[in-house]
Amino acid sequence: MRESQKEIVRSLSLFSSMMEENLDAILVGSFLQRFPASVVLFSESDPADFLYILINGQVELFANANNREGTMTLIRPIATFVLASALVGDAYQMSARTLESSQILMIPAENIRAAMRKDKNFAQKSVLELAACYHGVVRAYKSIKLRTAVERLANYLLVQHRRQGEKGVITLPVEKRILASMLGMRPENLSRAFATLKPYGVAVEGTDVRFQKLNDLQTLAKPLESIDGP
Amino acid sequence: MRESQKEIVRSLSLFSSMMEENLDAILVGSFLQRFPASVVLFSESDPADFLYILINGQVELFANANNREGTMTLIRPIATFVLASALVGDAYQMSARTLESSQILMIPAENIRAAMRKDKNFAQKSVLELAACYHGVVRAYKSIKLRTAVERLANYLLVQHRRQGEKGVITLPVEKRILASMLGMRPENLSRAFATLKPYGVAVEGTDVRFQKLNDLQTLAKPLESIDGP
DNA sequence: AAGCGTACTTGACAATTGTCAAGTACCAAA
DNA sequence: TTTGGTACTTGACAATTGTCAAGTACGCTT
Repeated sequence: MRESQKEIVRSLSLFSSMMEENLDAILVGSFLQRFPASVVLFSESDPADFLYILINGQVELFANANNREGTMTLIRPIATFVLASALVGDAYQMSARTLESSQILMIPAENIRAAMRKDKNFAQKSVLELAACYHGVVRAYKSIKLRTAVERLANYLLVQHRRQGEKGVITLPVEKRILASMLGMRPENLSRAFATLKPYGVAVEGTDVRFQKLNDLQTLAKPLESIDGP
Repeated sequence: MRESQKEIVRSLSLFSSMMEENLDAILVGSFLQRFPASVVLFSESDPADFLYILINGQVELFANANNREGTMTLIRPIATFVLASALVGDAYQMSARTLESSQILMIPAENIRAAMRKDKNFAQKSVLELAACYHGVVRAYKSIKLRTAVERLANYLLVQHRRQGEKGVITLPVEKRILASMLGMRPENLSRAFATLKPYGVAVEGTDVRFQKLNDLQTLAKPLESIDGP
């Protein structure tokens, strides 16, 4: 484990205030690996042997049932994923695949559990991190239960617009087929949803989306802090 | 706080191994209250001042958006709810109302946060409890994203059948309009979904549901351990 | 026991979303 | 630059789900 990698891990709030020796202990047996795009890292119901940290690239967490597949969430650097499964020590709840070539740090889940037992501060940080994860899924769950496909797209666009600096234009961070799956619809439906938003000033140009009537879009989207954040 | 109430709290795994003095400290300022049916306990975005423990009765956690309302989950005794919000100390993510007359223990959230800071064991238990909550929402999220309404109902019925002892008949634990909302559909649609399941041996008699062709129902439902449990 | 309110059911219809098929656009490798 | 594969879009249609309206059933109060 190189020093620069340790610094990256430390940049995550989960590990930020961990004592040096405990962090070293966690990283024993960890390894950094580069995966090409479209590689399945693990499948749901596999035993959760590792906590993952995405250093760069992009990862999709997805699930299958009844010959259907759906994107649960996207992971962007730098972030951990499958923390809950690693902490509990049972099976993964979702499958994961790289969407691009990605560098990923894999930490033995047993190290994480040992740290939780030994390091009071880490246990507290884990509580906060898990609560944040929980919050995130609840938001996604509300969104799909209470909004139509067009509303979900409109709110997604507004969130991206805020995240990308309110420039009146955004670049979609993923392929539209993945975005469709994330928003709980088919690619064909996403195309139509974009068409529906055209009268609200939404202009799609490849992976860029331009906003010409933000007020109208917001009126349609009716964003809520409890779902879309502050 | 009466001794018998303390025993009830101790029966929850979250508090089971807590030292007596810490448990006493948590219960300072707590109070047990009986609410009639259909009372809103709190609304989403209210500051999370309490951790709730349902002693008896039944509670619905729900959310609103765009003039729509949806049941997120049901709480049955004895169980805590809104642990994540209480631990983090921000706003509730969902609203709560009683479905029946219910006895509820309310513990100041600040006590919970203090315990997490002071009591290493409690922090660990909180991690496990939060992970379980997370797991639960992920399951619900998968279910609504990957299954049709009929499939969700079929799997719900099979889960209830298992929980109620595989007797070939179950009693629905909630009104059908609540069940419909929980499964992400309208009451009219739930009626039709039950009708769709009739050829699969599902006979509805008021709040009872009888199963005459369990194999056929299972073939339709295609239950998955990762969604419906073991 | 009667009456009332609410839940539930059913039918007809509308809106939304999914499926299939065909064609276009785009990127990457040869 | 050409070529091939994949993503994307569009149209026509099917399936699912939601809405509205009416009627039935059920439980609770009087």
